[in-house]
Amino acid sequence: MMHLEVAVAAPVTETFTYSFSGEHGSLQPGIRLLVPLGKRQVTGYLLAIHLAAPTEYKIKPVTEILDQEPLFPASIIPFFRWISRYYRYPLGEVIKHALPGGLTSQSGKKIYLTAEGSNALPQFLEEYKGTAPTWIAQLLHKGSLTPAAVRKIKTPKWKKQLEKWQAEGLISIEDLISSGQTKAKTEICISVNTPLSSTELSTLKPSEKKTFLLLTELQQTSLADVPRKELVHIYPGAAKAVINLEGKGIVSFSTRQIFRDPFGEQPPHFEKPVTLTEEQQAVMSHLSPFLHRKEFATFLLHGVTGSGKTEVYLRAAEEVCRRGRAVLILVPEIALATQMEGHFFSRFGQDNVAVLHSGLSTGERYDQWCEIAQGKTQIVIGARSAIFAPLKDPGLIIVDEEHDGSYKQDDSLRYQARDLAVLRGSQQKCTVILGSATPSLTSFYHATKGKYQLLSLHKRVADRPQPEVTIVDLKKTKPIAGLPPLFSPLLLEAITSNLEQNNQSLIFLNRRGYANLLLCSDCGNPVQCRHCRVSLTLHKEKKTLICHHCGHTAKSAILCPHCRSHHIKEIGFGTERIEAELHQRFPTATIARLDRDTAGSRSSFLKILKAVHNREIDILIGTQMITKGHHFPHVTLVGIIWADAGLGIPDFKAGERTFQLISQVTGRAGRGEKPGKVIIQTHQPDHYAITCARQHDYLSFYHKERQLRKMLRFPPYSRLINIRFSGESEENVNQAAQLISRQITRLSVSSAVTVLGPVASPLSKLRGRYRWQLLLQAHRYQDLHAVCDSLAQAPPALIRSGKVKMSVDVDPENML
DNA sequence: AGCACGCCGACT
DNA sequence: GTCGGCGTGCTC
Ligand SMILES: [Zn+2]
Ligand SMILES: [Zn+2]
Repeated sequence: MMHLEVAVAAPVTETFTYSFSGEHGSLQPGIRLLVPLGKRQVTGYLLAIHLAAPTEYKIKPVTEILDQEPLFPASIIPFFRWISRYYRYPLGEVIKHALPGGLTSQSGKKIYLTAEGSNALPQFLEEYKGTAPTWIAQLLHKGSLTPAAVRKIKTPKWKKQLEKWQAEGLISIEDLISSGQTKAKTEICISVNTPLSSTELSTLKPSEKKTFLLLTELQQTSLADVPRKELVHIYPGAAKAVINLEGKGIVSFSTRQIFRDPFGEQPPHFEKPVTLTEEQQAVMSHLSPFLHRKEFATFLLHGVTGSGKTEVYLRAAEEVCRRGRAVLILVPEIALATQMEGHFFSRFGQDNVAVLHSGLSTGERYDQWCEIAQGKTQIVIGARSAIFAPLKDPGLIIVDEEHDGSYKQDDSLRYQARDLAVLRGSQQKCTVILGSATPSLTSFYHATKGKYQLLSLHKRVADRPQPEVTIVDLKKTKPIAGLPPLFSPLLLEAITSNLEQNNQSLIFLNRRGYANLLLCSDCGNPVQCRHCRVSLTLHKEKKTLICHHCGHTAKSAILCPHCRSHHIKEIGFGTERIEAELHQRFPTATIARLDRDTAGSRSSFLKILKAVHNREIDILIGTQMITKGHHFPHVTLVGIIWADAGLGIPDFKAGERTFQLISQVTGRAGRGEKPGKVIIQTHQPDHYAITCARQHDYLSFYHKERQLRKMLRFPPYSRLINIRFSGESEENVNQAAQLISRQITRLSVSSAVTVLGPVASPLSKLRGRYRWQLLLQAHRYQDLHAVCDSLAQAPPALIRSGKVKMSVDVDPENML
């Protein structure tokens, strides 16, 4: 008899112990189990196996073993435990988050209507007139209810009714467990075994002959086995013929995984450069000794855009692979589809690199995951969630663009993947490289304090000069109709001359839509989202008003919700308006826009990028989507419409984000042969985030920002936890926040923890829920955790009852 | 999260 | 009297 430590996918803090008396040779940490939890059956993750020992509580046996092979290695379990504690999230839920989706099995009930039931139920519905729940009609109509539909029946009244019907024999209820198993997506392929002579060919039936010839031709042109689907599509008669041919041993069937490429094209190939630059060599010689040891070390690779960071990653990965250890590369979500993947494919071969991206279907993702878990793939590239990749022994973890905001998950499990990369490195004794042209303040601070080792690449490859940057003060440009113009004369001139020279221009504005503020001219009220306290954004192309926070849409033929007036003023601007105005000013130019509206999917995104690459586009307008990791060799002009847009956000990271964004956009100019030019339009031409970005001067920015943070005691000079409250009643939410605030003030007798707030969140209503927050600040994070621990001990009734939801954001980055 | 238990008001 | 509302607490 064995005792198993199991983390269940439920919001419980502790792990549970279950007994197992079967053959335990097959048990390994990392497999899923089905276990009883109270009255239901839930998925659990096996963490440890012990010999049975007496316990104070009763122990239930495991219901079923769900996996033969572990989904994650035992070596990653301490990582999960740490995350659970630090981010204050139940361990089972942490693991559920880490694993690819579609794996959590659930117990469920399926309901069938019996013959008696189908006679009795119509009468029942009749009696209830329109007041009976819709699922009864559904049951009558389809004869059964799916587990998902059954789960939605919550009212005790109707649950009782179901039991009654079951007793009366009107329905039958079947218990079932949905395995949640996702399977690989495969297709059947056909290949010719041996070429046939013309005499052999003549013995075949006409359909077989035709199929055979077609198959041979297709196989020769594609140099691969031919999918049956494709064959049958061209010649429907082939369906039957291939079966005959297979019977005669002329062709054979095989299954292969469907590899969906959004373009039907291979990613670009990159040759390995023969020599490294001097700087790259220096970096490598510093790095190399660490890559060969099984030891934890973190490096901050500060390299300006175009200085060749990627080559350093590739060489480091080569060295680690040679020693048989695995490599994990994290990249920002939107950069995934492009460069990095191509570089690693070219160097290591496509079959040796697993890419975890959002374009994968559940099945494909699951396949990739299993290959990694079974040690078949030693190189993994992915976005934020790839930090959980089930590599047994990573020797190198790379975080590219480490400052990027997408590494922080902003809901449920609010982890920071870059921080977790460093943690995983320390737990699994490996090298961690954080790379960026504009490192996050915290990372650079750690580098100056010796916690990380700083590696620098200052020179651009091939000594390309930094682009020439001009700042335009929008306050001084001549207003049009009382408002500053969208385009300064300088920017317009630059675009014009760029068009004449047949060069590409990039126009950046980090806001989608046409107009982001709609005001009633008669009563002056803004048109707001029904569910959020924000203005709706007008999207003229889609003819809709969209809430950028909850996705709510409304018809754009609108009336003022207050006075029913038709006179609505379109204030503010986004990329769509920029595009419209540029169309007007440059009617002959080809203009494209790259933002979530035009490039929502991976394929549409790549399509636009490709058009820019092929020089089919003269002017590209975009949000921050254009900034991530794409080379635009023919872009010689970058225009930033409103550089200080982000500075107004009430958030200690506003300056840092603005500097990083402008620096990155600026870096898009002049990456090819021709020199680049950048024009920054702003209302705050003297702000250090803008002036430093203009000078390409990271260090000055760092020192300015560092001093500010020090004064205000913000990270890296303190640790923060943001406690968020939300609920349907503003009154309750406010009250809960006040209550908790007082509780904390009472608790922290020591002055270690400073309480800021509570205040209504800047986004004070979102998705129909009112929001308040409370910021805790301390020097040591242990003090913050101690406060949260004691809060968890005795939560107020408002929170226990679920009227107000309280969630803890450790190391918050977004204060909205 | 679910699910049961238990305690109160408002109906047969 | 009991039916059904919700507040409270537990799940190996
Ligand atoms: Zn009005
Ligand atoms: Zn909204």
